[in-house]
Amino acid sequence: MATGRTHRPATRSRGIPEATVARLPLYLRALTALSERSVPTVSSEELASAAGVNSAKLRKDFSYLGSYGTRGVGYDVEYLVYQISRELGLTQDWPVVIVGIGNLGAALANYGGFASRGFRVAALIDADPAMTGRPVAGLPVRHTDELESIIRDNGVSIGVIATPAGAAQQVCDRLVTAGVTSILNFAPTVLAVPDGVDVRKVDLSIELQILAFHEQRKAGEEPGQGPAAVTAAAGAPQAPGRPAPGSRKGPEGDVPAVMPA
Amino acid sequence: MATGRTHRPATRSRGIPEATVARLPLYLRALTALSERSVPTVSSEELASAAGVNSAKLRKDFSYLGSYGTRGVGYDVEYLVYQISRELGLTQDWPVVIVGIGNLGAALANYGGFASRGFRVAALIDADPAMTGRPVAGLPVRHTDELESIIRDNGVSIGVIATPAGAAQQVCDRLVTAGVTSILNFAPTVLAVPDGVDVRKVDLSIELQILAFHEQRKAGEEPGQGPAAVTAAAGAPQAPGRPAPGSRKGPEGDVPAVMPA
DNA sequence: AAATGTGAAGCTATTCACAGCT
DNA sequence: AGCTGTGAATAGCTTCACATTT
Repeated sequence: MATGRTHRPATRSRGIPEATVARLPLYLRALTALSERSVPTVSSEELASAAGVNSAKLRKDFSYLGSYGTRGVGYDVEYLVYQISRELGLTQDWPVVIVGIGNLGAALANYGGFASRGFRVAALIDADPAMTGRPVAGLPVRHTDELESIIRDNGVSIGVIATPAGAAQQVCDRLVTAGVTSILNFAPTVLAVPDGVDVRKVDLSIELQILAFHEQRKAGEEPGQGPAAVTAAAGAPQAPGRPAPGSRKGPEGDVPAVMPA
Repeated sequence: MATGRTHRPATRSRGIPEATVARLPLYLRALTALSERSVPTVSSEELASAAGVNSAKLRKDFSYLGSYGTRGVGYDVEYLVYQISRELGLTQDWPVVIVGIGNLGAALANYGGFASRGFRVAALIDADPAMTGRPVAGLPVRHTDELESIIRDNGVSIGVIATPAGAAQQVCDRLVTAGVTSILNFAPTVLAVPDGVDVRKVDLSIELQILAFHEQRKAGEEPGQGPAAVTAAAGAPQAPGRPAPGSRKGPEGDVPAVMPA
């Protein structure tokens, strides 16, 4: 999750299930840590535990890549690092632009994990002329006017959108027109893109809401921490033209009998 | 997705599938926009399109909540906003702490979408004494020493971790011990938590790697933008004790015959 | 006429459990 | 003896298509 895909249905690309692809980076991170500690081989059990999945899933995942393990022994760490990197396309250099250099954009630009694995921040772009030229994370911010030329000159195919929601679709359109075919969207909007363009979104608010849902369930069972104050924002609106209560099939306490204050 | 769940298998909570829960915030956002434009009712087709899903899925999702629509008409916008908000637990007030006030933590603290929907930033916490007391997003940063008392005094059950990877597990342990049962993790680490604690993670690096995977596929088909330069970081390591090539079952070009420069 | 709600079908993903290799 | 790789079984999710309701 935080994750969620938008375009491109969960279909297999060359036989590797989407769910597996989404876990490969996790395995890669765990393997890289092992590699740094000079661990030569690892079993599916150990690696799975380091990646936070179960070992059957891991073995199944790896089986889509090929038979890269040794029965009775395990997997060669360095070898697997290379195979997964190659499969993910990380042996190539991916120039990336970040559009929208506010708090979040700046945080992303400064994020170290960017540079490490094949990704390179080619440019930071912002619409505010006051930002233009200001250095952020060692790069001068460039104005939106230059967006198209930056994309073309650097052969950028991945764009990161960290603008306010209102600007996101417009920025997206320009990125796509200029040749970007993969977009990572941090703005809380659904982006419309043509076929062949991938969008993934990262949305803080959605993640929190999902946590709140589960948190609410727990509150009923355990006598632990509840929410601090139950200050409902507004009472239930009366749906117009609705017949007598009882026709609604909601699983429990539909509309509170008394509006919360 | 950017998003991924960690603990808690994809099991249903009170009959609502996890996949549906993950989409409710999306519907809610679209509905809120309609509400602000004073649109009274909406069809599954219209709402689905605004939320970026198909209408059959939306109707199925809503069917788990109950029968909240009117055949021949559609859904009452205000009524649905209320029902989904209630289902997600957003009619309650959820105090949240953010731990790790670096670039990202500050960006999160400043993010408006936080306050809007039932979430309230109760405190910003950082381990650096130099940060203590400094105002960020209108709140004074507090020192990690106070973590436990802040959690308890405010009845916080949701924690956001935006620390460096190395500190994340330790912060997580302290949060959980103090009573936090839901964690949103921005650090690139797999967190170990006891049963009953939910973790969701947001990981820029993973999202980019998933995009790179699909991008790599496209490069083969269309003659569009390829990656700028193919500078492989390292050649394929030689797995020790491996027999002659041909035994490996990797689907294609296993190990490059010549190491890339 | 229009649009919901939902069984049934189809598809994807996970888990089991064990044959097969080292 | 140990551990991988994988068919088979199970669970979960999406899509279809249409009866049902307004």
